[in-house]
Amino acid sequence: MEGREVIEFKTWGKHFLICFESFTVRIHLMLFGTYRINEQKAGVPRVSLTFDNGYLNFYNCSVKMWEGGAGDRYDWTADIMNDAWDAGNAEKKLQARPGALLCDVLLDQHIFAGSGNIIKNEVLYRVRLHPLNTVGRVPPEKRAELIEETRNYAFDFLRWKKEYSLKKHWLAHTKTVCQRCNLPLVKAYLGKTRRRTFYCNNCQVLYEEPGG
DNA sequence: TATAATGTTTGAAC
DNA sequence: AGTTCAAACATTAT
Repeated sequence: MEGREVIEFKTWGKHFLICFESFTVRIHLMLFGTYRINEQKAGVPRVSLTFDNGYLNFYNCSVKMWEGGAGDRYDWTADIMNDAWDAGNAEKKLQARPGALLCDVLLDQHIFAGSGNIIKNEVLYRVRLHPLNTVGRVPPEKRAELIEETRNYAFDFLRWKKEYSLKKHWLAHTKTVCQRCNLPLVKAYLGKTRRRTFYCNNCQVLYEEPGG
């Protein structure tokens, strides 16, 4: 990277892409990564970029590099915050996995690139869907609502994050009581991912198995 | 102060 | 061969 010029910054889901003329650097902040612009921070940066008008450092992150650009390596229609986002594509991917749990598909970066555990919990609460629903059991119009709300919430998330007020707006994540019905929220480690899941057994619909 | 968690990859074990 | 699982990375709020 030394002496080379950055052509462009891009993002795909949680990936931050630094594009050079003949190669690409991918930063992923994982759980604990951070970046600083024109600021010092304790510790050695994994990647440090210096420009004519400032500098940019990345800490405690995953770094990958490859020859060539970023374009053909990513499904841009899967990025929930990208202009190229395609809800119809997401629906097709969901239809291909009727047995998958909602709490798993909302973390699947191939379907909802950029969605994470907080988004999963908040979106399911907002649209009143139980995390243990299988995709196939959820009515199509409700599935469309889920897909739409995942993108919507991502923009709310970003806005609140910038305002340092994200946590204040959590309705389910880390909460113990349902603000809609006042009953206790359930905290469980669900799905293939066994990630922390907060939900209301009363307000979030669990569709019955066909015939069951 | 100990614990758990906004995430993902890797490789061993089954 | 396909899956499942623990380990690894490392910071910070609670």
